Amino acid sequence: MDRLDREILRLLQNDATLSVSDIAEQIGLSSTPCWRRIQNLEKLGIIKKRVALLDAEKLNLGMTVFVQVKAAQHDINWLGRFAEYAAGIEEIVEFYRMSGEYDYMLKVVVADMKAFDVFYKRLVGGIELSDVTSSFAMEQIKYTTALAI
Amino acid sequence: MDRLDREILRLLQNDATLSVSDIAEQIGLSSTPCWRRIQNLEKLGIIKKRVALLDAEKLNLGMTVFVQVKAAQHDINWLGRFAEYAAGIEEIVEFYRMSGEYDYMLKVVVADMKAFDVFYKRLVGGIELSDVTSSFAMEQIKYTTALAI
DNA sequence: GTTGAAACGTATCTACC
DNA sequence: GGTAGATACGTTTCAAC
Repeated sequence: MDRLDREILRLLQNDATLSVSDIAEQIGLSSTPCWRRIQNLEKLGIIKKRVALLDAEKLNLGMTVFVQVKAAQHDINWLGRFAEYAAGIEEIVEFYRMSGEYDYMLKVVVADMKAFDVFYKRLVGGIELSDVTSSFAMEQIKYTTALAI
Repeated sequence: MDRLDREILRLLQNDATLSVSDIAEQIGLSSTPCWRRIQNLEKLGIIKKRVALLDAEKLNLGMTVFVQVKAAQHDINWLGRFAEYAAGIEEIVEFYRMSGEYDYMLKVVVADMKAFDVFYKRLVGGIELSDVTSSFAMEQIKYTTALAI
């Protein structure tokens, strides 16, 4: 993981459609060694996947909600069931175990308040939670998948 | 935006390396119309971009923090300056204006607590904030960029 | 207007230095 | 890390339905 690898990652996490020769040119290398570096970064799992990012607004998924929950039981089995349950719910796009007052933070993307209500009922109906609080995003000011490397 | 378009989006937001003919085959279409649909989805901005997703852990960026802040002033200029300021800080990967007690929610990705402290000082030093509270993620249980279409 | 097929140019990947 | 070449792919054009 030298400087050139980092430059490759920086380019690819902003635009995965760049051709190997484009990248090679930008970092000052010929195609093949550049291609080999990219292959290696993929083999190491540093590049996890390449995905298309969609416009949530245009797909009528303009509502983002942060849902904080407290565990009903503080045992590992409960977490396992919750994790498995959440993995299957497409509206939950991010899910973290947290320190502090609330045990879990979910980021949920839905169409509108009505859709959120459907999701909410499904969430609380599917697993026992002791406390749930929802914070609604009114505006997305920044969203990036690019890490500071 | 019919069923086939949605299927294309569903495939591409999970794997943007799929070739047009792969996608065409999976949705039961020939290459050319499939290619045209993809072009159109890009032209409409529904497909915003294609990016590489990196492994944060492997890049030593294992710490995710949700930072909630209250505005120092509730005027549009202050928000504009804050938005511009945050856009330039790579550690801030998501940024929302919120309803509720706190006005803004930031998602911050850093290496460790020391790096977070550096970020924190930069944040509070760069712009006037009236209240800041940080919640630390101990474990990422789910993360996806794929929307529920 | 929508599809399939064929042709061209370019990117990817292998073999070798 | 670099060079040359085979292969596969995306892209465009054209003809058929």
